[in-house]
Amino acid sequence: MAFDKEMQIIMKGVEEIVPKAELIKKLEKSAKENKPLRIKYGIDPTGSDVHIGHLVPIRKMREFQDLGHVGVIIIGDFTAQIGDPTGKDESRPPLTAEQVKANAAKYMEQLYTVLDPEKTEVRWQSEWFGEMGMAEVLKMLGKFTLAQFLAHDTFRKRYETGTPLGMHEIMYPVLQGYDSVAIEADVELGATEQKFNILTGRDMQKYFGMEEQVAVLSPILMGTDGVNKMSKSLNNYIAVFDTPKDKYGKTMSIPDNMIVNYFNYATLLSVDEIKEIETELKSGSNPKFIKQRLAREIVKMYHGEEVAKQAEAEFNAVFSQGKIPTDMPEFTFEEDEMSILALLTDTKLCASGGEARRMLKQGAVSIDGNKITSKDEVVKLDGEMVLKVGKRRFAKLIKG
RNA sequence: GGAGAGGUUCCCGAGUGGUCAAAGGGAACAGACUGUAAAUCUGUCGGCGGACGCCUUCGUAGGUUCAAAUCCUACCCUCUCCA
Repeated sequence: MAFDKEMQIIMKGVEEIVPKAELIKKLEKSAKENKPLRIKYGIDPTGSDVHIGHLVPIRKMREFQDLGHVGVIIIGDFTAQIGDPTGKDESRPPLTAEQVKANAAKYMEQLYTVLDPEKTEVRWQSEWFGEMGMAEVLKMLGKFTLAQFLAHDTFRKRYETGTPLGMHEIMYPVLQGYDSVAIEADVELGATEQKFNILTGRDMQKYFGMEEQVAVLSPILMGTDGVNKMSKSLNNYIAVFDTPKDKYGKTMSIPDNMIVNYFNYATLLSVDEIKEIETELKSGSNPKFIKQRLAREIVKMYHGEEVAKQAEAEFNAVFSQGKIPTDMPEFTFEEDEMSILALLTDTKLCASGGEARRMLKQGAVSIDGNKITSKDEVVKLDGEMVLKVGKRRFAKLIKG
């Protein structure tokens, strides 16, 4: 069969392609007419922090680009500016055009760590929705029924559990679907949870007499807790903007049974290499070392080999050998001596005096390796000293 | 428009006049154990002060009371059923 090689690349680390046969046809046609396919991926510019879970489909887009196709990033500025009229979610107030622009710029900066800018097209939703009239909107909506949407799990669940569900949220798949029409998408990328929305895009294209897009669905990357999907709100994510040290440390904190999963979806290793790792794991070698390799790979992708090695050395020093990290926040004090409570709160290592007292009682506090348990301890400041709370909170105290 | 249910500390959720900073669970944090983790066990989990105390908190704003998350009034919001 033709396009075996292409399909192999495309299918790597992909959960599902619907329908696969159409994709092959599109590849054939693209080659014959010498016309690149248009690969769509939509982002929501409500925030600007991209985590490595987002990058799973983005990496797929890069692979398409390397095969000569065009990546089209849709910025959902239209919906972001409308916001949530029910006001139930205070964390998502309507954004101003400026905010959306700023978010989008930051977002793209992060995506370009993976994407090829030469083959990336950035489109704004408002380009087409900004002009659209009510008549057109209604026509579009008439294509779908409520039952269709309630068949969708997330809608049904929210409906059944009595969680507020705004009309605009129900429209979301319709809007996203129209994006595919507007940019004439051949393929839409997304996580499996996007299946419904992406398939709605197919219906929409068909309705507009267009060739339907193919859905290429990536698996959902689990968060560092190993239980929930990676998401910002659960604080179980590894961000593109995280420091190398944090990326390394966060990777090391994932449960062992997630190691292979991460290799598959968060690194660039080949299928064969990952298979090797899998057998090595099964043979009973210490997962720690394999996880370290994973952490190294992840850091390497964003910061290069050198930095990855440094992050590893640092991690080993701090956690395995209990040494102090090379860099930490520094605080200069003029005083000759200070109470331990004041130091803990002034350095923000503890949020309140109460917390500071608790940490002391629990034996979590030390200065230069000497444990301090008394609330009344007065510390004589002299030269540089390292204040430590728990395993990972450090501050350098400097006598000014 | 009508009828009913409801809005509690990061989340879920108990609490219907004082014994409530508010049960229980989850998350989080600390300690032990480890491989850095997970699991497990122990502890902490609004703020200030050594406990006793004080301040802020139970949708919002007022009110009743010696005393309110709990009662009253108005308002805002959510859900369900009927139309």
